[in-house]
Amino acid sequence: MQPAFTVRTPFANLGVKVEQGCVAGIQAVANSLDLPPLTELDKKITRQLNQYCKQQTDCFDVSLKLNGTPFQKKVWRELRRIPPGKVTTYGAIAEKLHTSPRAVGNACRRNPVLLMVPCHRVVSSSGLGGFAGKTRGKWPGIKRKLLQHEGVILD
DNA sequence: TGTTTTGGGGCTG
DNA sequence: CAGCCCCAAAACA
Repeated sequence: MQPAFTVRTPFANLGVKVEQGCVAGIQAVANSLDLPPLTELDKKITRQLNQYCKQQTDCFDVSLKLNGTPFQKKVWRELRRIPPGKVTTYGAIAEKLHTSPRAVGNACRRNPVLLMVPCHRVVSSSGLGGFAGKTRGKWPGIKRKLLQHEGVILD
């Protein structure tokens, strides 16, 4: 089955199947595509992603070595403190870091690990906000589904 | 609904 | 280094 979209991680490309308004399952694209065999770390990530889909909670205990500017790392570190089921705004993050909402969105846009750095839990003050670098198209819809999966009530 | 301000990154020279 | 453009925002009229 073709995954609805691909989650980018430092370790592997993982397909995520989205159906009926929630994230229903994860499958490693490696099974169906020409990708190298999964390493132990890949399998661990896959297990944790599966667990996220079942339990709607974060189980990501891998240490991420993210490439980014010092500012981006500060923003990403702040994002990882947002628990599942909670959302915050670009403005609130900006206030904590003494910067501007615009700059926070810029750093979110460059987040390489969706889900593990939960940028989907940051919304605009006047709506959903963008996701995966896009403000239109399917990605904002996926953001919405991830939030619904975590039990967030959206207007 | 517009328009204006905004901070950081990436690019060019 | 400076100048310029791009943005997943926000405030305001």
